[in-house]
Amino acid sequence: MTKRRLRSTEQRRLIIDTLFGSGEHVTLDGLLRQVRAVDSRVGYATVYRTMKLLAESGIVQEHKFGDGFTRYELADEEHHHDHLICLECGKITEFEEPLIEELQARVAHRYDFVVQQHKHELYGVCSDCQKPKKRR
Amino acid sequence: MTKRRLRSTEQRRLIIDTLFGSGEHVTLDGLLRQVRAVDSRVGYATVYRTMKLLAESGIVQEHKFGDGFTRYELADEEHHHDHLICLECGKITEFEEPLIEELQARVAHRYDFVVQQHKHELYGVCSDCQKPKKRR
DNA sequence: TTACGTGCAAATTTTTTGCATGCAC
DNA sequence: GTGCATGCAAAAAATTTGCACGTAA
Repeated sequence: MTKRRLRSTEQRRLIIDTLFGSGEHVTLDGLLRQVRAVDSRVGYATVYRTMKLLAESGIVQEHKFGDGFTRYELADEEHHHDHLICLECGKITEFEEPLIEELQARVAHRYDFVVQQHKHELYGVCSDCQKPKKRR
Repeated sequence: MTKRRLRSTEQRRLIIDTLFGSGEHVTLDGLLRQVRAVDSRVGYATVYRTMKLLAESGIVQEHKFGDGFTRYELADEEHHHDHLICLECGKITEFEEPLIEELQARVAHRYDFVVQQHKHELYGVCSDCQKPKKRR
Protein backbone atom coordinates (compact mmCIF):
# COMPACT_ATOMS: atom_id res chain seq x y z
CA MET A 1 0.00 0.00 0.00
CA THR A 2 2.84 2.38 -0.62
CA LYS A 3 1.55 5.78 -1.48
CA ARG A 4 3.23 7.02 -4.58
CA ARG A 5 3.91 10.69 -4.67
CA LEU A 6 3.32 12.44 -7.92
CA ARG A 7 5.51 15.26 -9.02
CA SER A 8 4.73 18.40 -10.85
CA THR A 9 7.02 18.56 -13.82
CA GLU A 10 7.40 20.86 -16.73
CA GLN A 11 6.12 18.22 -19.12
CA ARG A 12 3.07 17.44 -17.08
CA ARG A 13 2.15 21.06 -16.73
CA LEU A 14 2.56 21.53 -20.43
CA ILE A 15 0.48 18.49 -21.25
CA ILE A 16 -2.33 19.54 -18.96
CA ASP A 17 -2.29 23.10 -20.22
CA THR A 18 -2.46 21.81 -23.76
CA LEU A 19 -5.30 19.53 -22.87
CA PHE A 20 -7.25 22.49 -21.52
CA GLY A 21 -6.57 24.52 -24.59
CA SER A 22 -7.11 21.82 -27.14
CA GLY A 23 -10.38 20.96 -28.72
CA GLU A 24 -12.15 18.27 -26.82
CA HIS A 25 -11.76 14.60 -27.58
CA VAL A 26 -8.14 14.70 -28.63
CA THR A 27 -6.22 11.59 -29.49
CA LEU A 28 -2.80 10.88 -28.05
CA ASP A 29 -1.20 11.73 -31.36
CA GLY A 30 -3.09 14.96 -31.60
CA LEU A 31 -2.19 15.92 -28.09
CA LEU A 32 1.43 15.02 -28.63
CA ARG A 33 1.51 17.12 -31.77
CA GLN A 34 0.18 20.13 -29.90
CA VAL A 35 2.51 19.58 -27.01
CA ARG A 36 5.48 19.31 -29.32
CA ALA A 37 4.55 22.55 -30.98
CA VAL A 38 5.58 24.10 -27.69
CA ASP A 39 8.35 21.76 -26.67
CA SER A 40 9.47 19.44 -29.40
CA ARG A 41 11.42 17.21 -27.11
CA VAL A 42 8.49 15.72 -25.23
CA GLY A 43 8.16 11.99 -25.76
CA TYR A 44 5.14 9.98 -26.71
CA ALA A 45 5.50 7.85 -23.62
CA THR A 46 5.36 10.85 -21.35
CA VAL A 47 2.08 12.00 -22.81
CA TYR A 48 0.79 8.48 -22.74
CA ARG A 49 1.72 7.97 -19.10
CA THR A 50 0.46 11.36 -18.07
CA MET A 51 -2.93 10.75 -19.63
CA LYS A 52 -3.08 7.40 -17.96
CA LEU A 53 -2.43 8.96 -14.60
CA LEU A 54 -4.97 11.67 -15.19
CA ALA A 55 -7.52 9.10 -16.26
CA GLU A 56 -6.91 7.09 -13.11
CA SER A 57 -7.30 10.20 -11.03
CA GLY A 58 -10.57 10.89 -12.73
CA ILE A 59 -9.36 14.19 -14.14
CA VAL A 60 -9.75 13.10 -17.71
CA GLN A 61 -12.01 10.59 -19.35
CA GLU A 62 -10.87 8.12 -21.93
CA HIS A 63 -13.13 7.39 -24.85
CA LYS A 64 -12.96 4.75 -27.51
CA PHE A 65 -15.32 5.82 -30.21
CA GLY A 66 -14.37 2.98 -32.47
CA ASP A 67 -12.14 4.72 -34.96
CA GLY A 68 -9.13 3.01 -33.52
CA PHE A 69 -7.89 5.86 -31.41
CA THR A 70 -8.36 6.45 -27.74
CA ARG A 71 -9.56 9.96 -27.13
CA TYR A 72 -9.34 12.08 -24.03
CA GLU A 73 -11.33 14.92 -22.59
CA LEU A 74 -11.40 16.72 -19.29
CA ALA A 75 -13.92 15.23 -16.94
CA ASP A 76 -16.67 17.53 -15.78
CA GLU A 77 -18.03 16.52 -12.42
CA GLU A 78 -20.88 18.98 -12.58
CA HIS A 79 -22.37 18.23 -15.90
CA HIS A 80 -22.05 14.75 -17.15
CA HIS A 81 -22.55 14.62 -20.86
CA ASP A 82 -22.70 11.98 -23.52
CA HIS A 83 -21.97 11.92 -27.21
CA LEU A 84 -23.35 11.92 -30.71
CA ILE A 85 -20.72 10.63 -33.13
CA CYS A 86 -21.15 11.30 -36.82
CA LEU A 87 -20.01 8.33 -38.86
CA GLU A 88 -19.60 10.51 -41.94
CA CYS A 89 -17.46 13.39 -40.82
CA GLY A 90 -16.40 12.16 -37.42
CA LYS A 91 -17.80 15.16 -35.63
CA ILE A 92 -18.49 14.59 -31.98
CA THR A 93 -21.34 16.49 -30.35
CA GLU A 94 -22.10 16.46 -26.67
CA PHE A 95 -25.50 16.27 -25.09
CA GLU A 96 -26.93 16.26 -21.61
CA GLU A 97 -30.17 14.59 -20.68
CA PRO A 98 -30.87 14.39 -16.96
CA LEU A 99 -33.91 12.22 -17.48
CA ILE A 100 -31.83 9.55 -19.12
CA GLU A 101 -29.40 9.66 -16.22
CA GLU A 102 -32.32 9.27 -13.89
CA LEU A 103 -33.71 6.26 -15.72
CA GLN A 104 -30.27 4.82 -15.92
CA ALA A 105 -29.96 5.07 -12.15
CA ARG A 106 -33.18 3.15 -11.83
CA VAL A 107 -31.97 0.44 -14.13
CA ALA A 108 -28.82 0.10 -12.08
CA HIS A 109 -30.84 -0.08 -8.90
CA ARG A 110 -33.05 -2.72 -10.42
CA TYR A 111 -29.98 -4.90 -10.91
CA ASP A 112 -28.40 -3.90 -7.62
CA PHE A 113 -25.53 -2.55 -9.60
CA VAL A 114 -23.26 0.27 -8.42
CA VAL A 115 -22.46 2.48 -11.36
CA GLN A 116 -19.03 4.03 -11.38
CA GLN A 117 -19.18 5.52 -14.78
CA HIS A 118 -21.12 5.16 -17.93
CA LYS A 119 -21.01 5.69 -21.60
CA HIS A 120 -23.90 6.61 -23.82
CA GLU A 121 -23.06 7.15 -27.43
CA LEU A 122 -25.27 7.60 -30.45
CA TYR A 123 -23.67 6.80 -33.78
CA GLY A 124 -25.17 8.06 -36.98
CA VAL A 125 -25.27 11.03 -39.33
CA CYS A 126 -25.12 14.60 -38.14
CA SER A 127 -27.22 17.39 -39.60
CA ASP A 128 -24.38 18.75 -41.69
CA CYS A 129 -23.84 15.44 -43.40
CA GLN A 130 -27.48 14.75 -44.17
CA LYS A 131 -28.38 17.39 -46.73
CA PRO A 132 -25.53 17.15 -49.18
CA LYS A 133 -25.65 13.86 -51.00
CA LYS A 134 -22.15 14.38 -52.19
CA ARG A 135 -19.50 14.51 -49.58
CA ARG A 136 -16.02 13.35 -48.73
CA MET B 1 -19.97 -1.07 -57.82
CA THR B 2 -19.23 -4.70 -58.35
CA LYS B 3 -21.50 -6.77 -56.23
CA ARG B 4 -19.52 -9.31 -54.35
CA ARG B 5 -21.18 -12.61 -53.89
CA LEU B 6 -20.79 -14.34 -50.59
CA ARG B 7 -20.44 -18.04 -50.35
CA SER B 8 -21.64 -20.48 -47.83
CA THR B 9 -18.68 -22.47 -46.69
CA GLU B 10 -18.08 -25.09 -44.10
CA GLN B 11 -16.05 -22.71 -41.99
CA ARG B 12 -18.63 -19.97 -42.08
CA ARG B 13 -21.41 -22.30 -41.14
CA LEU B 14 -19.34 -23.64 -38.29
CA ILE B 15 -18.46 -20.17 -37.07
CA ILE B 16 -22.05 -19.00 -37.14
CA ASP B 17 -23.31 -22.13 -35.44
CA THR B 18 -20.71 -21.69 -32.76
CA LEU B 19 -21.66 -18.08 -32.33
CA PHE B 20 -25.26 -19.09 -31.74
CA GLY B 21 -24.27 -21.71 -29.25
CA SER B 22 -21.65 -19.73 -27.43
CA GLY B 23 -22.28 -17.53 -24.48
CA GLU B 24 -22.90 -14.00 -25.57
CA HIS B 25 -20.19 -11.41 -25.89
CA VAL B 26 -17.45 -13.72 -27.06
CA THR B 27 -14.05 -12.47 -28.06
CA LEU B 28 -12.38 -13.53 -31.26
CA ASP B 29 -10.02 -15.75 -29.31
CA GLY B 30 -12.87 -17.34 -27.44
CA LEU B 31 -14.81 -17.93 -30.58
CA LEU B 32 -11.79 -19.35 -32.34
CA ARG B 33 -11.18 -21.69 -29.45
CA GLN B 34 -14.72 -23.00 -29.62
CA VAL B 35 -14.61 -23.31 -33.37
CA ARG B 36 -11.36 -25.20 -33.20
CA ALA B 37 -12.82 -27.61 -30.72
CA VAL B 38 -14.89 -28.81 -33.64
CA ASP B 39 -12.46 -28.26 -36.46
CA SER B 40 -8.95 -27.57 -35.33
CA ARG B 41 -7.77 -26.42 -38.70
CA VAL B 42 -9.77 -23.21 -38.87
CA GLY B 43 -7.59 -20.12 -38.99
CA TYR B 44 -7.77 -16.98 -36.93
CA ALA B 45 -8.09 -14.86 -40.03
CA THR B 46 -11.12 -16.78 -41.21
CA VAL B 47 -12.96 -16.16 -37.99
CA TYR B 48 -11.81 -12.58 -38.02
CA ARG B 49 -12.99 -11.97 -41.56
CA THR B 50 -16.24 -13.80 -41.03
CA MET B 51 -17.09 -11.72 -38.00
CA LYS B 52 -16.24 -8.61 -39.89
CA LEU B 53 -18.60 -9.58 -42.66
CA LEU B 54 -21.34 -10.45 -40.24
CA ALA B 55 -20.86 -7.16 -38.46
CA GLU B 56 -21.13 -5.27 -41.72
CA SER B 57 -24.26 -7.16 -42.58
CA GLY B 58 -25.71 -6.21 -39.23
CA ILE B 59 -26.03 -9.81 -38.14
CA VAL B 60 -23.65 -9.42 -35.26
CA GLN B 61 -22.71 -6.46 -33.14
CA GLU B 62 -19.18 -5.58 -32.20
CA HIS B 63 -18.51 -4.31 -28.71
CA LYS B 64 -15.43 -2.79 -27.20
CA PHE B 65 -15.96 -2.86 -23.48
CA GLY B 66 -12.54 -1.56 -22.74
CA ASP B 67 -10.75 -4.70 -21.66
CA GLY B 68 -8.75 -4.71 -24.84
CA PHE B 69 -10.80 -7.28 -26.70
CA THR B 70 -13.47 -6.77 -29.27
CA ARG B 71 -16.49 -8.82 -28.39
CA TYR B 72 -19.29 -10.04 -30.60
CA GLU B 73 -22.91 -10.92 -30.09
CA LEU B 74 -25.80 -11.72 -32.35
CA ALA B 75 -27.82 -8.64 -33.13
CA ASP B 76 -31.42 -8.73 -32.04
CA GLU B 77 -33.58 -6.49 -34.16
CA GLU B 78 -36.59 -6.93 -31.96
CA HIS B 79 -35.22 -6.14 -28.58
CA HIS B 80 -32.40 -3.76 -28.45
CA HIS B 81 -30.55 -4.08 -25.21
CA ASP B 82 -27.68 -2.38 -23.50
CA HIS B 83 -25.10 -3.46 -20.97
CA LEU B 84 -23.98 -3.37 -17.38
CA ILE B 85 -20.30 -4.27 -17.17
CA CYS B 86 -18.84 -5.29 -13.83
CA LEU B 87 -15.35 -3.92 -13.42
CA GLU B 88 -14.57 -6.51 -10.76
CA CYS B 89 -15.50 -9.80 -12.31
CA GLY B 90 -16.10 -8.73 -15.87
CA LYS B 91 -19.63 -10.04 -15.93
CA ILE B 92 -21.80 -8.49 -18.59
CA THR B 93 -25.50 -8.11 -17.91
CA GLU B 94 -28.02 -6.95 -20.44
CA PHE B 95 -30.88 -4.59 -19.84
CA GLU B 96 -33.70 -3.10 -21.83
CA GLU B 97 -35.29 0.21 -21.07
CA PRO B 98 -37.68 1.52 -23.71
CA LEU B 99 -38.03 4.86 -21.98
CA ILE B 100 -34.36 5.53 -22.37
CA GLU B 101 -34.56 4.66 -26.04
CA GLU B 102 -37.45 7.06 -26.33
CA LEU B 103 -35.58 9.90 -24.68
CA GLN B 104 -32.58 9.10 -26.74
CA ALA B 105 -34.65 9.46 -29.89
CA ARG B 106 -35.72 12.87 -28.70
CA VAL B 107 -32.18 13.94 -28.08
CA ALA B 108 -31.23 12.85 -31.57
CA HIS B 109 -34.16 14.74 -33.01
CA ARG B 110 -33.17 17.81 -31.06
CA TYR B 111 -29.81 17.77 -32.82
CA ASP B 112 -31.27 16.73 -36.16
CA PHE B 113 -29.15 13.63 -35.92
CA VAL B 114 -30.00 10.33 -37.60
CA VAL B 115 -29.09 7.52 -35.25
CA GLN B 116 -27.85 4.36 -36.87
CA GLN B 117 -26.83 2.58 -33.78
CA HIS B 118 -26.04 3.34 -30.22
CA LYS B 119 -24.20 2.13 -27.21
CA HIS B 120 -25.24 2.58 -23.63
CA GLU B 121 -22.98 0.97 -21.10
CA LEU B 122 -22.89 1.26 -17.34
CA TYR B 123 -19.59 0.35 -15.73
CA GLY B 124 -19.42 -0.48 -12.06
CA VAL B 125 -19.79 -3.27 -9.56
CA CYS B 126 -22.35 -6.02 -9.90
CA SER B 127 -24.36 -7.36 -7.01
CA ASP B 128 -22.20 -10.46 -6.66
CA CYS B 129 -19.07 -8.42 -6.23
CA GLN B 130 -20.45 -6.00 -3.71
CA LYS B 131 -21.01 -8.16 -0.64
CA PRO B 132 -17.76 -10.03 -0.37
CA LYS B 133 -14.95 -7.68 0.48
CA LYS B 134 -12.45 -10.28 -0.44
CA ARG B 135 -12.37 -11.35 -4.02
CA ARG B 136 -10.11 -12.19 -6.87
C1' DT C 1 -13.62 -23.06 -64.72
C1' DT C 2 -13.95 -18.84 -62.12
C1' DA C 3 -13.96 -16.24 -58.46
C1' DC C 4 -14.38 -16.15 -53.65
C1' DG C 5 -12.65 -18.25 -49.30
C1' DT C 6 -8.94 -20.15 -46.37
C1' DG C 7 -4.63 -20.65 -43.75
C1' DC C 8 -0.38 -19.17 -42.65
C1' DA C 9 2.70 -15.90 -41.67
C1' DA C 10 4.12 -11.40 -42.06
C1' DA C 11 2.88 -6.54 -41.63
C1' DT C 12 0.38 -2.77 -39.29
C1' DT C 13 -1.22 -0.21 -35.75
C1' DT C 14 -1.75 1.18 -31.14
C1' DT C 15 -0.58 0.59 -26.52
C1' DT C 16 2.96 -0.71 -22.93
C1' DT C 17 7.29 -1.27 -20.89
C1' DG C 18 12.59 -1.54 -19.75
C1' DC C 19 16.29 1.09 -18.76
C1' DA C 20 19.77 4.66 -18.40
C1' DT C 21 19.61 9.40 -17.49
C1' DG C 22 17.38 13.74 -15.79
C1' DC C 23 15.26 16.51 -12.50
C1' DA C 24 11.92 17.76 -8.51
C1' DC C 25 11.83 18.00 -3.85
C1' DG D 1 20.88 12.60 -2.37
C1' DT D 2 16.66 9.88 -3.37
C1' DG D 3 13.27 8.37 -6.08
C1' DC D 4 9.87 9.62 -9.39
C1' DA D 5 9.77 11.24 -14.31
C1' DT D 6 11.43 11.25 -19.04
C1' DG D 7 12.89 9.69 -23.75
C1' DC D 8 14.10 6.43 -26.63
C1' DA D 9 13.60 2.36 -28.55
C1' DA D 10 12.10 -2.16 -28.11
C1' DA D 11 8.24 -5.22 -26.80
C1' DA D 12 3.47 -6.45 -26.58
C1' DA D 13 -0.96 -6.98 -28.00
C1' DA D 14 -4.57 -6.84 -31.21
C1' DT D 15 -5.98 -6.27 -35.81
C1' DT D 16 -5.16 -6.44 -40.87
C1' DT D 17 -3.36 -8.02 -45.01
C1' DG D 18 -0.62 -10.58 -48.97
C1' DC D 19 -0.36 -14.59 -51.28
C1' DA D 20 -0.60 -19.31 -52.92
C1' DC D 21 -3.71 -22.91 -52.58
C1' DG D 22 -8.49 -24.79 -51.83
C1' DT D 23 -13.22 -25.14 -53.09
C1' DA D 24 -18.26 -23.65 -53.85
C1' DA D 25 -21.15 -22.80 -57.58
